[in-house]
Amino acid sequence: MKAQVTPCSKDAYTLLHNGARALAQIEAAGMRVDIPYLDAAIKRTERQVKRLQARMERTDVARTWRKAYGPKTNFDSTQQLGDILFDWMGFDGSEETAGGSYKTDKVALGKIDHPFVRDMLRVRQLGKALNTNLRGLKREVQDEYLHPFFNLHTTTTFRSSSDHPNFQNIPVREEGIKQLVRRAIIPRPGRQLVEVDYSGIEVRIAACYHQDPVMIEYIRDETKDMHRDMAMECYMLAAEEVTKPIRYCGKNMFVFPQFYGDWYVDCAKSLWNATSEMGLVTESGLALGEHLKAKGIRRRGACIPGKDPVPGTFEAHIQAVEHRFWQERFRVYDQWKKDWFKAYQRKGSFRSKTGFLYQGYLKRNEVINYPVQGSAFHCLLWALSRLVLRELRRNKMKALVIGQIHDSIVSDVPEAEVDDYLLLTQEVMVEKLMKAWPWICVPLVIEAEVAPVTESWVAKKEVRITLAEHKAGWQGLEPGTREWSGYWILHPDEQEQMIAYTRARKIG
DNA sequence: AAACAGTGCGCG
DNA sequence: AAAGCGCGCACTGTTT
Repeated sequence: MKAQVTPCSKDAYTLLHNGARALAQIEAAGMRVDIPYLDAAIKRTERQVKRLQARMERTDVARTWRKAYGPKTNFDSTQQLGDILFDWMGFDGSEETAGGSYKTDKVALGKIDHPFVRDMLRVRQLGKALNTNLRGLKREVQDEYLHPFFNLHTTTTFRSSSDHPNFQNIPVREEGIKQLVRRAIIPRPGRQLVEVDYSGIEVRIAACYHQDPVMIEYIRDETKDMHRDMAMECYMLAAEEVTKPIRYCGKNMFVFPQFYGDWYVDCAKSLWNATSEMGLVTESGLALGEHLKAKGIRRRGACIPGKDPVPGTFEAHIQAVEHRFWQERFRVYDQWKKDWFKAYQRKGSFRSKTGFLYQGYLKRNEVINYPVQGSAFHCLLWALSRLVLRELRRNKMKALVIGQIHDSIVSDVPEAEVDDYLLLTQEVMVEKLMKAWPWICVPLVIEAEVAPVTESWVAKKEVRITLAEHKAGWQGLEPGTREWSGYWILHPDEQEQMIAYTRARKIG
């Protein structure tokens, strides 16, 4: 059964009411689409897919497939694919889906070394971009503008959702696919696309619930790095040996899964898998597999639920890392999870910091995660509403908010307004929100990206919203002259100049 | 023809 | 004792 969530306080009601008003304005504004580019991209991708499919056709897998299925042959059928690969051709297919079929997802196919399978994965990736993203844009665009819906009434956690098309799952992680799709989203003439996001908002909001002092210190002290620290532990590395991809794995294959309620068996699998799949190499150039061998770990371990891991395996190591993570490092967080779930079991409901009542039959992990996910989004919703309904209008600005992605705000801003707009986001998303909601007991931080004038969403580059003294010191100006706050904007070229300046001063 | 479950995959 | 949270969308294959 699904959880029932109701705004049960006046504040919660007002938040949703104003949120709906703001999102309606955002939907009405819409975002501009580069139609000529979109048409060309669709044609180009169609050709690419066809070429790959023709190449797949010339392999033994395709021939076997056609022999087995005749005219019913369909390369998009996962059922047929599993049958051909694992029953007909004898590839090793140990993994099963929930429904008891062969698993044929990216991870399962990644273990099969065959040209047909490699091409199929590429066709899937391109096909997703083509059929879902590019054709989705094409289908929904009206007179050069796209108006995705943003809903507040569809989710169990009281986050938002987006559809027709979904603006919240446009590719960004794979560079090529990101370029292909995001290139189609452009600003109005003479304007710039701006995206401002909360950094680590769920971690920060979770801290407001559990108040673990170790976590709060990680958040407050900017020189500390939790994801790097956990990557060090998982892969038994010194801090200097942690590369960006290794840190990425620590973050996305251990820390976040652990926060969401995952356990060491699955963490061990993905962390171990990543060493070869991603070709992880330490900062001094040693393959991670070799490094672990030198540390005495040669095997992954069986990773079978219910079976204790064999000592000396990677699985046993990650089990120990998990134990330290919750029993030593984040003891208070661990205790909060237990207490919070117990209280839910007693009452059958719980109330979020933002005034929403969650009730119904919930699993432990849902009880832990819902309030955090919901309240984190509500921070964005509050700031978004304030910005759209009040601040932009009050300051007679022409900047338009055009979308929202859970923890980020996307806008289409006239060139002349960009700096003021960015200062305003700092003011609203950080200063005003923290004043409005005193339960936020850790600092909030935002990060901003700006694309050059009239250039598309792919061209966005990070800008820094920095304390005025920093820039004033660099430019030899008096700080505190700006209208909004003690902040100033550093664009990419200025960042380089400032770094050069600081370096020159240090040498001098 | 429409509805539904299952699978896979894009995002936070 | 259980064992990753939340979405939307495309597609296959079955049921209504």
